[in-house]
Amino acid sequence: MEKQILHVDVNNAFLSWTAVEMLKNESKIDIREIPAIIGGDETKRSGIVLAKSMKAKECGIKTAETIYQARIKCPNLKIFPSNFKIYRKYSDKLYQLLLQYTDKIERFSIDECFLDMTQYLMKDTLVNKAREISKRVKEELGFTVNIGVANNKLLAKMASDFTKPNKVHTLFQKEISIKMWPLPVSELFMLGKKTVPKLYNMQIKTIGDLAKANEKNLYKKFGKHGIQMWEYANGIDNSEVQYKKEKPKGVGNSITLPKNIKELEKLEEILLALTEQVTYRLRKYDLLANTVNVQLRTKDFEDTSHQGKLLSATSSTKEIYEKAKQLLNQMYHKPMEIRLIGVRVDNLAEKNDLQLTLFKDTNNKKQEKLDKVIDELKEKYGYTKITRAGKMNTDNYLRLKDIKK
DNA sequence: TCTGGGGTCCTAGGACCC
DNA sequence: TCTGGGGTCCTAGGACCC
Repeated sequence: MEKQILHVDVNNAFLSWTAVEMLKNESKIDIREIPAIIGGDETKRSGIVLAKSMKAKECGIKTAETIYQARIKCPNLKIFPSNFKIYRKYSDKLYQLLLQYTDKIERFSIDECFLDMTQYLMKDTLVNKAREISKRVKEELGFTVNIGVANNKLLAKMASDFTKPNKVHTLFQKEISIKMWPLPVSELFMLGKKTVPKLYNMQIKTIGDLAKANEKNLYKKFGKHGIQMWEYANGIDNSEVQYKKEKPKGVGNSITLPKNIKELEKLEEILLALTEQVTYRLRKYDLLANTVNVQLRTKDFEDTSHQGKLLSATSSTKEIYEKAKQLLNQMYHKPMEIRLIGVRVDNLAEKNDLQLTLFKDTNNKKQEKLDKVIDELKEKYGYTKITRAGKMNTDNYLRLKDIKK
């Protein structure tokens, strides 16, 4: 049976949500109507554009470029900070509204959902449902969405990306050649800035060119990815809407440092704070990690990472930090100047599946209790306030709080 | 005061085993 | 005197997404 899929995409999500929140708080201006962006913090060296208004877009401002660049393009640009708590709130409101149409919803990101609407078999009904959702979101929540209507996820996603804002677009099989094939190949989902120039060299410039290209040649040149891009260009995608809550496959935490750091000891302190966050989240999921990965970025934007397996799956801050520290020490050599440091855990296992629990010694149990107590304190007083004493003095502690804010 | 932070998936190459 | 080859596991790095 043919699937009926909607892809709901919030227009300029972070900026729209900020606008709605500001209006709720008696703001006189709607930042969607002026050249405005949501940006990172330049003083913390994370000054990139996270979202832009239509007027900012008209100036040529692009998402993920530097605020510095954006300001050159648009001198009267207004810049607002990001606030993920607010984004989460509006994302949840949207989800609750969508649940009234189907419970088969995949939250693809904070501002995008796929809906499996296969119960509405008539195409007209499906499009009408999309229009109804669009109208209700605008009226009841105060922001607009684009909705793509199609028979698979890929085409629904491509459709929602057509003209914006506040639009419903269909992309059924018959429409592919007219609506999708004339687009530049860079518009195709999963084709990024490394692949597109290679396709250009092969005279593949539109999605249509790619659709008609030789599949075997693409496989030779790009491997599996080549097959996938050919299928996508032809509108082929058999993936299901993943509406069941899936646990993460990895958990990470990284930070661009306000200043480059040379001293290993300081890096270790930051690594501990990052590890605290990662293991805390890991424990909330009731998951255990089997591998630990530490990432460094130098002042010249050279990235390196090291990973290693743990002796047994764990969520213990101490055990994971010791592994992370060991990896950091393997990678670090003088005279390194570090811009970013990160830690992540992978190869996660369900805590309940763990047979090794039986063999845990008392020391581990003690450690587990300590983690639990700290988690509870964090929940009570906010996580930045509680941190392991370790070898941190007050100064360092304050600085860490600062960084993480 | 130019370049975030959270993810997923894939690939190539080395180690090791039979 | 010769250097096969399949399979698995592991790691580093890269590409892509929002």
